Amino acid sequence: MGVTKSHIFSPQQNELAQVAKVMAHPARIAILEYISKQDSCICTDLVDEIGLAQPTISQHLNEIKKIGLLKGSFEGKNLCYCIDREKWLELQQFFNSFFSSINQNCC
Amino acid sequence: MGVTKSHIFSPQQNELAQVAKVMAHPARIAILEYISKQDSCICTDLVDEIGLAQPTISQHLNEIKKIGLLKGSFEGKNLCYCIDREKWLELQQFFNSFFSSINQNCC
DNA sequence: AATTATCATCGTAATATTGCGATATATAAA
DNA sequence: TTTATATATCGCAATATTACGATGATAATT
Repeated sequence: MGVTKSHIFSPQQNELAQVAKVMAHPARIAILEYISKQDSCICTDLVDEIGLAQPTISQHLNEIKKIGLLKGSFEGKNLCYCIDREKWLELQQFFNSFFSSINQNCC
Repeated sequence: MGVTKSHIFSPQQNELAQVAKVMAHPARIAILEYISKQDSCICTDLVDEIGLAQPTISQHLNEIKKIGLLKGSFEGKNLCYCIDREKWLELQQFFNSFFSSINQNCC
């Protein structure tokens, strides 16, 4: 026990949950907000901006990267992380259509 | 360590993360979808529908309740859980305005 | 009052997440 | 090639989440 039973849910349900999980931490919300307001971004800015240790920021960035929300170069010095706008808009629609599917007749 | 440092983030960032956390499990997505498509709902339906044990469903419902997404009677037999449409629409807007705040000039 | 049905809570085991120090890696500069 | 800077990864400790059996509580039924 203790492990999510993903196999009993639909791919759509699992995917929405996975995206929500990435957004389920204020640091990652803050990171996304900060990057989306910049033309580009390097990790050191984030460490100063957010106030968490560099390895922690790096891990959070990796979680965001996993769902395809970041693009750019990821090696060496002065990395450039950017929001993948296509994916961003896709997720916006994903959430919106989920919230739009409510029954008007609910008590 | 191991605990989220909520105090270094804004109330808005924490609230969005908290709501996302509720959506960060496929069972809760499935529960929300199911309830929102019904006129009303009792927990036993959900146990059959979702395929998790009754205490587990009860716990998930409680997480959803915490952020105010459910209304109805919560005691005794044949409970009636319903989506709080006002809160639902509020959250839809919350997510939408988050996703709308991206910089068009990002690389 | 006893029974049944429905949902909540408790306790616990398994697993996941969060955070960071230490260290590794990679690039640029000297 | 050494040094400095920036980011990634490892390893670990603390905490949170997930799931469920056992049990408790509530309300309708018999």
